[in-house]
Amino acid sequence: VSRQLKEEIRRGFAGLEDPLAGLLAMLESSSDWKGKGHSLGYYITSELQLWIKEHPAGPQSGIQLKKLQARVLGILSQCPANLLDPLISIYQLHTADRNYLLEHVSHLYLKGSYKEAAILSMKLKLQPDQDVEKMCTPLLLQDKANMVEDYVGEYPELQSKLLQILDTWCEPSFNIRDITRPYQGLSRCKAEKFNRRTLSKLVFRLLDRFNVDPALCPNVINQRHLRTLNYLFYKRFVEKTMTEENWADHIQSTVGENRWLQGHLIQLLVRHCGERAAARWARHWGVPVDMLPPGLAEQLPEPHTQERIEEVTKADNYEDSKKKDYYQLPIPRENIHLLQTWEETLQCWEKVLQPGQVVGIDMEWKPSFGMVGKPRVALLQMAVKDEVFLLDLPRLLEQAEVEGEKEKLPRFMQKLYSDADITKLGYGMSGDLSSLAATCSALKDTEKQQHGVVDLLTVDKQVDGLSPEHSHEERGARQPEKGLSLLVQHVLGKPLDKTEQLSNWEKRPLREEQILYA
DNA sequence: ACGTGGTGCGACTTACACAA
DNA sequence: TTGTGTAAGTCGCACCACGT
Repeated sequence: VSRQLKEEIRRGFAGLEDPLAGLLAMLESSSDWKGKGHSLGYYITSELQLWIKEHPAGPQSGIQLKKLQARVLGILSQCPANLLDPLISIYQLHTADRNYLLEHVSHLYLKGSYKEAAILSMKLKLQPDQDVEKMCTPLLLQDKANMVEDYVGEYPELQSKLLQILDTWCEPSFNIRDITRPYQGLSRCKAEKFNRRTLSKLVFRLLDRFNVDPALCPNVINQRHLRTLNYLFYKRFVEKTMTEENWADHIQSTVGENRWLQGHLIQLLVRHCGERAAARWARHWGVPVDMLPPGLAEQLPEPHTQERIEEVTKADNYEDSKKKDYYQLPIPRENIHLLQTWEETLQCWEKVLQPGQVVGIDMEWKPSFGMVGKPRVALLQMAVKDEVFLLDLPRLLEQAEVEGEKEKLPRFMQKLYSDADITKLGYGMSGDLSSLAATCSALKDTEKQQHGVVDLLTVDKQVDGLSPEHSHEERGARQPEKGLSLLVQHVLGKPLDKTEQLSNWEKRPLREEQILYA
C-alpha cells in the first residue's frame, strides 16, 4: 500500500471534525467486512491509531465517548481479528464500564461464539469477573487448549481454580458426559476424545506451565501413578524385560505411602503373581485388613523368608540363560573405571581432550515414571579406544559444590563439545544433552555450539535407507530388537542386553550389571 | 511410564492474478 | 478498485521411533 494512500487517509482525518465517529460510520456502512488480512478498513483503522498518538486530543467528553464505545462493540463482534487491537485502543475500551463489556461478551457467548468471546475477554482483561469453568469448557471441547492456557495465563488464582475443576472431572465417580451434554450441538466438538487420559495430559501441561502445586490435583496424580503401576506389571510379567530387583525398586518409589495406590497394587499382585506375593507386600506396608481382597488376610502372618530366596534364585537363572546371546564390549574389566573423585576425573579429561581424539558419549538417568520435573543425569559415560570412564555425576557435583568449583564440569563439557578436532560419538544424543541441561543449568546452550558430533542414529537412518536387503531374508519372524541394539546386531552380529536400561541409576552403589551395561 | 525429535498430513494464512 | 478464487507457504497436531 502506497505512501500516497496513507497520506490521503491522514488528510481525511484532519478534515473531519470527529475522526472517531467518522471511522465508525465508515465501518458500519459497509456491512460485509469479510475482507480478511490487510483490507482497506484495516489500513484506515491502524492509520487512525497512529494519527491519534501524534495528535493527542484533549480528553473526550465522557458521554460522547460512551456512545462511541457502544457503537464500536457492535463492530467488534463482526470485524476481522486484526482490527480488534486498534479499535480497542482507539476507543479506549479498557476504560469503559466493565459491566457493559461483560454483558456484551456474554451475549457473544450465548450466541455460541465461544472462541470470539474468549478472545475479546482476554483483550479487555475481563477474566477475573468471569466464570472460568463456563468460559473454558466449550473451548476445551473444541480442542482449543491453547486458548484456555492464554485465557488464564496472567491470573494465578484462575489457574488454580481451573486445575481444581479439571481434577474434579477426573474423580472416579464423575461422569464426564455431564460436562459435555449442554454442548452437544457444538461444531467440531470432539466429545469422544474428551476422556480422562487427555484431561490428565492437559492438567500436567498446565501444572508444568504455571508452576501450580500438584497437590491441588490429587485425582490426576493418582491416576498417573496407577498407569505407571500397570506399565511396570506389563514390563515384568508380560514382556518379561525387567528384573525383580529393578521392578521392586520402581514399585516402591511409585506407591510410597499412598494407601489408595497400595490397594490397587495388591489387586494387581493377586492377579499376576498370586496371593502369597500380594500378602508379602501388604505386610510390608501394613495395609489395613479391610482393604485387602477376601481370602488374603489369612495369609498375612505367614513367614516368608523361604519364598523370597526361592524367587531370587529363579530370577538369577533366568538371567544366566539369556546372557550369552548378547554382544559384549571386548574391553577388559579393569579398563572400565568408575570415577567418584575429581582427581580421577581430571586424569580422564586429559585423555579425552587430545587433538584428534574419538570419544563415545552416553548418559543414564532414572526413568521419570510420572515424577514431576525433568530427570537429572546420574551417570555420564565416556569411552576412548580401549578405555571406559563412568562419571558418578551426582557425587562429583556434590563435591564440586562443597569446594566451590561448580564451573568445573560445565567448562569441560563446553570445551569437549565445541572442539571440532575431537569427534563425539553417540546414539540419539539430543536426549542426553537435554537431560544434562536439566542437571547443570550452565549447560543450556551447549546444544547450539557443538562441533565434531556424529550421531549414529542419523547415520543409521541414512545407511539403512540405502541397503534395505538386511531385514526380511533371515527369518519370517520379526526381530524384537530395535534402535541401537538392532544396529549393533547388524554390524557386530549380536544384539545388546538392555535389561538395565530402566533401572534406578540414582541408587548407589551401582550393581555390577549396571556398570557392564553402562 | 514420560520426554523428545522427526515426519506427514490437513487446516489455516498469505499472496497474487484476474474478472467484474 | 474491489472482491474472488486459486496457489503457495506456515503452523499445529497426531503419530512414530527412540532414549531413560
